[in-house]
Parts: sequence; structure tokens; C-alpha cells
Amino acid sequence: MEGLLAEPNISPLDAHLGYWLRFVSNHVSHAFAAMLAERGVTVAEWVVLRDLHSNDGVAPSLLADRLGMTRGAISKLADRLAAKGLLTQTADADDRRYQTLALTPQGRALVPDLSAMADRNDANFFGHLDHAERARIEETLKGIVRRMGLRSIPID
Amino acid sequence: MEGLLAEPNISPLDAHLGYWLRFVSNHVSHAFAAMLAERGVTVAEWVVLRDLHSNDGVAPSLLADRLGMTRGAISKLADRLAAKGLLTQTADADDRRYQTLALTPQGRALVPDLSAMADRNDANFFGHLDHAERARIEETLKGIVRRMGLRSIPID
DNA sequence: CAACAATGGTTTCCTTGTCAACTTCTTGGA
DNA sequence: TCCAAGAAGTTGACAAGGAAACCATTGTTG
Repeated sequence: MEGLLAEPNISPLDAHLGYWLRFVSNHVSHAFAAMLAERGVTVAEWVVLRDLHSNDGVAPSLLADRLGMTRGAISKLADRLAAKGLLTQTADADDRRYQTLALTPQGRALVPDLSAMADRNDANFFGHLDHAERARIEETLKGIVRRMGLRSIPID
Repeated sequence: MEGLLAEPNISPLDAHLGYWLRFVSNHVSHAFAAMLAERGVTVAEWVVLRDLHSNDGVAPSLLADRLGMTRGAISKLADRLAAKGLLTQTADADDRRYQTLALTPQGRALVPDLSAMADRNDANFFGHLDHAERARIEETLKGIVRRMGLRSIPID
């Protein structure tokens, strides 16, 4: 029952749910990145700022674990954010290997603004879904996370 | 009615559908990338090979449009794939600006193998969904693509 | 027909991530 | 005590894409 143009042994790309997921997800992230750029912030930076806002004064390696990035990446990210005056890096007095990252007042003040952008972006893409549909898709995605035991986000 | 720990003006990250989408999508892509790596191929390369398999002998710029990448990126990708002996780049005889990318026999032979990996990967993540649930989520995603008029995938 | 516009592709520079080697620093044994 | 093992963070090499300048070729037009 295959169409004339079907290729043997090859399934079409868009037959994969992963294809559509990636398609939409990439567009959502892209649009969000464009919004953030207006404030001179990248998505990765936003994620760090957001995490610190709830959880200030944290070790880089912990952040790396939670955000699914390497320590090297966090190190550079922290440098960039510090250069922008959004966070501070202070060495622990007792054990000088340890370091603590904390938001500056400017960094903290920026978060609600960026958070509103995140809300707007999500509404743009998903606002038209009714409550049930939204709940269903969210539950399906969370179910996959549970089933597969997925931990931190690989930022990409 | 807010909980004691709620922060004013800040919605939790995981309240956004985009968050879960990205979470799952990144893991799916990551897992797929790991599979492809066994064959020495990246996701971007797979996408090109897959496209050429259905659509052989195509101009780089067309590929760039379809895949949502810049011409520069395609140029480098094509070079890499050519270096691996998976495709050929031939200049058009009539108009020497034009170029044609085509799979080599090796490139073509590789595709079914990689396609099977894509199938396996999708089944790993989504195989447990029943037909209705799968159809629903796919339809929701496609609906967003239509609504927002999304074109080619930004590969990232 | 000469000059200029447009078009396809390439190259350079920049960004941002990983990986792995390295530097400090602390600590637990011999 | 002193030194090896390990941990936290940094750094340098590399990969891969985007943006924009650039090159080569072709088309256009006064």
C-alpha cells in the first residue's frame, strides 16, 4: 500500500515524533533568544540568572549539574555574566577551591523582566491551546521524562 | 494563595510548555547524536544525507533553505561530507556559479542504516504512547507549525 | 559594449559549547 | 610529617554554526 514515491527501507523524516518536537522546540527557543537579545542576554545566561534568583549563592559545579552543562561552560558563562555586572564570583574563605556565585542587584532586578518575556513567548506559541490539551501534552512530556529517567537539561 | 516560597513576579521555569518541549527534545536529539556518532556522522550531516537520498543532485543554497541553515554552514557541511566520501560537489557546466551536491554510492548506502537508527531512537522515546496519544501530540505540534507559519527547522 | 547589479558559493571572524589537561587546594594515609 | 589522591575551577584546543564581507560568474541596461 505504499505510494509510488516511497523509498524502501527509509521512513520519512516527519514520521518521527522527535522531528516535530525538535521543529517546534527550536522555533520556540529561537524566538525566545531573539527577545532576550534585546536585553543583551543569551538563553544560557537567562537559565543561570533564573536559577540563581531562586537559589542564590551557589557553587559553579552544582549549577553545572543542575543545568546539564560542563564545569568549563559554567566557568565561562559566569565570567561573561560577571563582566556584564549581573553576578559576582567570590572564593570561599575556608576552602579556597570553592566558589560562590551570587546575583548582583542589577542581575536580580533583571530577572522579572526576562521572566515576563518567557511568559509572553510561551503564550505566543501555546496560548491558543485549551486547558485540557495543554495539560495532556505536558503530562505526556513529563511522563517521558519519568519513564526515561531524564535528568538535567542538556542546554544543547 | 501563593505558597510561602513563591517568588513574586517570577513564574517557575517548568510552568512553561516550552521548557518541557526543549527538555525532551534535547534529550531525544542527544541520544540520536550518540547513535549516529557510532557511524561517524553528526545530526546535521544526517539531515543532509537524508535529504539528498530523496532528492539527489541539488544546489547548496536550496538545501540551505530547506534545512534552515545558512549557505556558509552548508558549504562547510558539504566539504566535510565530501571529505568523508559521502557526497560529491560538481560545478554546473552551463552556469559556473551553480553547484550540485549528490550522494556517492557509499553515502547512499549509509542512509538506510542511519534511518533505522532514527526509527529506533523514536521508538525508544515514544514507542510506549498509544496510537491516539501519539496522534494527538503530533497534531498539536503540526497545528502550532501551521498557526505560526513556521518554515524550515533551525537546526539549532 | 562597458559598467553595474544580482546571484551562488566561500571565507573570515565571532560566539559558545565540549573535552581534556592543568593548577590549586584540601585531606587522609604511610 | 609529608606526600599522594582527589576535588573545584580554569584554560586551551577544537567543533560547528551565524553574520557579513568577499569572489566569481552571469545578466542587465543605458
